[in-house]
Amino acid sequence: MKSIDKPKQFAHDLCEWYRENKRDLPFRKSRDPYRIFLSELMLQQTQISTMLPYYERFIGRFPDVKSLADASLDEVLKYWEGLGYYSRARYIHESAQMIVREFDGQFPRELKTIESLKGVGRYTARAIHSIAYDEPSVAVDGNVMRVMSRVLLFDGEIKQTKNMRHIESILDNVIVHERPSDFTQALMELGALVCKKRPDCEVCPLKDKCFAYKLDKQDAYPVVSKAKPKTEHHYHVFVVRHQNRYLLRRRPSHGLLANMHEFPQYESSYETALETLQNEFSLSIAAVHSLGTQKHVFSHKVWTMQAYEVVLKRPVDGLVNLENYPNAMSKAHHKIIEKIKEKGLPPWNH
DNA sequence: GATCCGTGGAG
DNA sequence: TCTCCAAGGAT
Repeated sequence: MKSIDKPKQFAHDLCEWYRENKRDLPFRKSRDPYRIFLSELMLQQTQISTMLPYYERFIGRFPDVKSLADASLDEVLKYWEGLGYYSRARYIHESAQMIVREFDGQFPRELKTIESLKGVGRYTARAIHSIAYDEPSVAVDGNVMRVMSRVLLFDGEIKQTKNMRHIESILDNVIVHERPSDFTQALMELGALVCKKRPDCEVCPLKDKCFAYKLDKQDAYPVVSKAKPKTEHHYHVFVVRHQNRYLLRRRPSHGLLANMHEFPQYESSYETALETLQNEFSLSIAAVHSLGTQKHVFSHKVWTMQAYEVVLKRPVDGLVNLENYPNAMSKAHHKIIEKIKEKGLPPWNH
């Protein structure tokens, strides 16, 4: 592994490139720590292009800590619907309430206090600390690890905590030569725009300092461990309806898709599943029709869902309209709704 | 430290 | 179609 010869030069070249090439992004318009916080939570394991429309809508409805703290979790989740990793929505909601309750609505300024917020780990705390307050805290994410593993020919697996700490400690002596807010964003912006999986080395401001470029070994870096195979799950999903109203339930508050709403589904055999459904909701079933099969892939598992329309003889409590449904549902079950529309079930039976 | 936790896009 | 990945954190 190599080292950075001239830290001051390195920081300067990097940040000059950033100032000239940075994208005009909505969360770069202000230094409001709340907005930086929200953008960082939304950007965890998420690309900017995916997150942008969510950010704009979210800020429109929850422009400050107080408005977010006062909202219901279900409404916050609705604004997060489709973005994934839904525990993040719960965390920002909890954090907003914590800030109102414990810090008089004032976003914390000390690094340790920022990291005590829900959903905020070492990276996010340091990103907020440097970007919003211009404090020299190095924030190491996947971009930074990709860039630095190439620059330094670093052979460690970039997702390992000890390796991220190592890169962080190296950059501690570099960030002090620049405006920390620029430095943190510059490293990530370079990773996003130039030092990508397939890097555009010819336009890189660090190419004369990058050992991977000098030795033409960009493709060997970063070192990443192979992903483990996804587990497969088979569900029977029941689209229970009476006329144009449907039966939905809320998922548990922990685990996969926590607090999201869904059609009842069971991993057991069809017969057992239907019986469980009937008992759980005290249903009087008039007819059952197949709606076909739908697949959905998560980061770590695959669902195969066999969907059925279950027509009730008489309504039960809690049936809802699917149009303008106010609670959040997963992408998997939005695919079920699409099947309902395709089949022309009410209220789409024209 | 290993595992769990979503989704959409690139190649 | 399939694999990999994209500004990680909690448990």
